[in-house]
This record gives sequence, C-alpha cells and structure tokens, in this order.
Amino acid sequence: MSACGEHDACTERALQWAEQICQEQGLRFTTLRRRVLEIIWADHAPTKAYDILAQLEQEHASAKPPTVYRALHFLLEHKLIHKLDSQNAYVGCSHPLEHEACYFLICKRCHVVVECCGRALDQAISDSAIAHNFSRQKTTLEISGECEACLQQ
Amino acid sequence: MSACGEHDACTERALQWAEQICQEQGLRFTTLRRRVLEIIWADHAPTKAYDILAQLEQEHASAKPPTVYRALHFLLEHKLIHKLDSQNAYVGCSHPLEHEACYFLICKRCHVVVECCGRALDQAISDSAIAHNFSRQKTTLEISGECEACLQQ
DNA sequence: AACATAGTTGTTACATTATAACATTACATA
DNA sequence: TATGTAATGTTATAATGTAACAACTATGTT
Repeated sequence: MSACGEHDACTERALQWAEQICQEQGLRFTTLRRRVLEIIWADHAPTKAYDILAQLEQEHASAKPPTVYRALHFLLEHKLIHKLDSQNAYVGCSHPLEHEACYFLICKRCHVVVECCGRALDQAISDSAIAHNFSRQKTTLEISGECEACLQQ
Repeated sequence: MSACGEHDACTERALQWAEQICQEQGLRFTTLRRRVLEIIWADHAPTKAYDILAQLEQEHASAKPPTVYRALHFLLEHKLIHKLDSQNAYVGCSHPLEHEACYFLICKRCHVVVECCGRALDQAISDSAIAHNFSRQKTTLEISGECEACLQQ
C-alpha cells in the first residue's frame, strides 16, 4: 500500500507543504488539522471519515464527527486533500503547489490511489465541454481498476 | 428542466427501451421497477433515492428504503440508469442500447444532466490509464458547471 | 494588562444515504 | 398442485454528513 519507496518521506513532505501553504496564506494549521492530514497520509489508500474519527478518538477524547469533518473541509478547501466521490473517502493531494484539474487511478486490489494531472486528458475534457457549450466548473474523474504492481502478481 | 422538447416522449421511449431490454434478457420489469424508472425519468435532473421513496410512499404504502434501493440496484445493474457519485443521485440512461463509457455534464443552475459518450474523450482516458499501466475497469466522470441554456440567460 | 474580535473547537442533536437479515408473497414450470 | 426461485415486505441498523449554539483560544488594539 505504499507505492512510493520510503513512505515516511512522503508524509513528511506533505506536512511540510501544508505548513508552507498555510503560512503563505495566513491560515492556521492547527494540531487537529495537522493530525487529520497525517492520518490521511498514513498510506496512499483513500481514508474514510469515520476511520479518521476512530483514530482521533484514541488520542483526543472530545473528537466527534464535526471535529473530523471540519478538518476535512479545511483541508479540501485549501487543496491539501481530495475527496473521492466514488468511494466517500479522502486522499492526500500529491502536488498541492501546482494545481490544475486532477484525476485519480484507484486500484481495487491494493487500494493505492495515484493522482494524475495530464495536460492531454484535461484538454480532452475541456474540448468536450466546449463542444456542448458547457461552462466547466468542477470535474470529478475517478478510474478504478488494477494498478501495475497488482497486475504483475 | 426538460431540455428535450416534448418530455413525455422522452420518458415513453426510456420505458420502452427498458421493456425491450428486460424482455430480451429474460428479466422481470415489475410494476415497482417500472415505476421507479418512471419517477427518475420525470425530468432530466438527478433524482435522490429518498425523493423516489417519498413519491412511492404515496401510492404504495409498504414502500421502504430497501424497496427503492433494490429497484435502483436492478436498474443500475442493467444500465437503465446511472448513479452520479458526486451528487448521490440517479439519472435515466439516455442510450441503454449502445453502451460504452459515459460521462455527464451537470448544470448547477437548472440541474439538467446531459450524458455524453464521446469517442475522443474515452480514448484520452484509456490512453492515460495505459500510460500508467493501469487496467481500467470503471470510470466516473462528472463535470458540473453551467449549461448552454442557463449561460444565455 | 484588559479588551474586542474572529476563528477554532466542544457538544448535542439530527439529517441523509444505504444495507443486513429474515419473513412473506408471487411467479414460472414440472 | 407442488415446488423452487426471484421479488417484495418488514424491522432494524449502519455509514456518511450537517446544523446550531456554547466555550475557548489566538491575535491585535487600547
């Protein structure tokens, strides 16, 4: 479930990005928010809100659903995480400093999610919206299947 | 919310497709299933499960959540409807006889959903999956924004 | 230091979306 | 008509998410 070599580095990097982004934008990267982001980054699989809650509760007696959902809203708003609508689950954003539209490859076997932001695909989506005279505001693109590693087993 | 001229014709056509498909495949297109499909086809906006339930209850005293969800599962399984994951809502499939991968343009203002199945976009998605050595099994692509009609107002 | 204030967190309650599990009924066909 | 399968009825509960108000905390201002 790591797909990234040394996963600690991966988490570390994400937390530092978050720190930097919040600093730059005058946002408060509180202990709670940091901890939720850390839990989400524990691996590359999508994390469910109530699983986050279950973890938080162990360290933080007053954790309740709003505790988690508020942190999630904050992280989503500032693009530090994404919600996968097809799974009702959340993943860390793997390039919060360079946002365009993103899409996701979600492995059914190992649950690893890879975030892609290819120019070509983005262009194809835009073209299609334009062809229908549709003004595109938000795009949800989630592909589930099997990742390279799982296919090779 | 119609986006189709004479909407009755639209619903009528969908019900006949369903009838035909069920017949061909030896499936039972029961009153309940038919009625749920009809409710979904009442317009081109996504319909929520509990709104379907609210309608069914008025005509069918024993309707309960499982009543609706079973009908939805049946209709989904046989591709007579689609679920929009980004909205937790359901829309009629507008071309059940010719299935490829579909995507959706969802207008935030009038709620009309248009189902598209462009070859080019489908190809772009496939290419992208291939580039990541990912075997694509299911694709969720939902674009929300504003439709042509609403933009012109 | 005292205060004002805006943002964050605590707390309770509830809304929405969906499924499990088992009982009963309807339908097709031997 | 017996009989097996699929569909529906029924009760309960799981999973996901939000509203509303109270209490607290960080920060800047007098």
